Amino acid sequence: MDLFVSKYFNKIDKKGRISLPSSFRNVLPKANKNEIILYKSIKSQSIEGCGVGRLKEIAKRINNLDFFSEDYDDFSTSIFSEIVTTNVDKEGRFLIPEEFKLYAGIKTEAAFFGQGHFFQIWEPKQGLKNTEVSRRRLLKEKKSLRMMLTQQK
Amino acid sequence: MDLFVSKYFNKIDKKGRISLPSSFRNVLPKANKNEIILYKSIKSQSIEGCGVGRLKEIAKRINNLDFFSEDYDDFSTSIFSEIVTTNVDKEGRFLIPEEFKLYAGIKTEAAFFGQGHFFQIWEPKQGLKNTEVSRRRLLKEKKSLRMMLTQQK
DNA sequence: TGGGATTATATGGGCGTCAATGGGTATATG
DNA sequence: CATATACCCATTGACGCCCATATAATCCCA
Repeated sequence: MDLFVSKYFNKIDKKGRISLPSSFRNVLPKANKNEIILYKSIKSQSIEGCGVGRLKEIAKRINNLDFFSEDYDDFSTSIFSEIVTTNVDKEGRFLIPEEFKLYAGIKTEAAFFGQGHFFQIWEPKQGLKNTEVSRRRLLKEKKSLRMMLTQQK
Repeated sequence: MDLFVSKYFNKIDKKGRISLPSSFRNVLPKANKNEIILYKSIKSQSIEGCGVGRLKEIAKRINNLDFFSEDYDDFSTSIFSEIVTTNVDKEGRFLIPEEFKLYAGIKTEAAFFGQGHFFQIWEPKQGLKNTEVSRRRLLKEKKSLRMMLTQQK
């Protein structure tokens, strides 16, 4: 499986370390197994993360913008300066920057939610509530969810 | 990681030295690990910096502008003639020219903002304000930041 | 197939190393 | 000779690496 799926609830220890779920670690390419990027989610009070490979994609895209334009600076600033890279230690743990923990309201425990090509880190209760809200919205607004899930190709 | 990412706030000591963030030092090619170039940003009250290797890339971009346009001369003059090279000492510190500090309003502390292939040095408060403004401008526009972040290759 | 044995994962903690910062002194440069 | 800059050494706190353990998952063989 090369996608981030399922959800996990892990603890933050005294040193601020938290385990990246094993199944998430396995999604990272062997070459960059010990480095991930984190950034504050734009749409919610959560942290999003993924392997460094995605960052290089983004860099390429930004690089194609007109270098002397305002857009270039806006994207470049909003993305590169807001992203942090974090090292995953041999035991699979990493540090969440203090600023990010504040943003997401995370204290001693965090919830990892697989999102396919990336994952989200939530304060556990808020994360569960968000799942609930998302699902309800989906069921109400899109009757097609059922179809999508049951349809065969 | 071979990109300048994240942001850092470092102090300038009595001798005028300031540490280039460790992760930025690692982006510089091993061959020219102790030399960086600095120039005044043409778009903001900040200083931009990068490894000497990037000079070629800057030259190329300027070259792509219409040779007979005013822009060409302006950019060419504004950037090339204003570039200074600075040595990074064994502890990873360097000196910011007085004129540049004045330009950016930097006194005792400076903020480093990763911009992918280069970085910016700001007076801390102004840097944060700039990030805020950039982000707000992006969120308002149709070209969404989200697309940039989540789009797949 | 049951159940002990091996492996993996999440978590805890010691300790050495490195990054950021401060300061003394030699060296250079005009 | 005066000022600026490079080199060297020191300090502190953060972080990475190593080792340890408990629980859970997997395996393997009788």
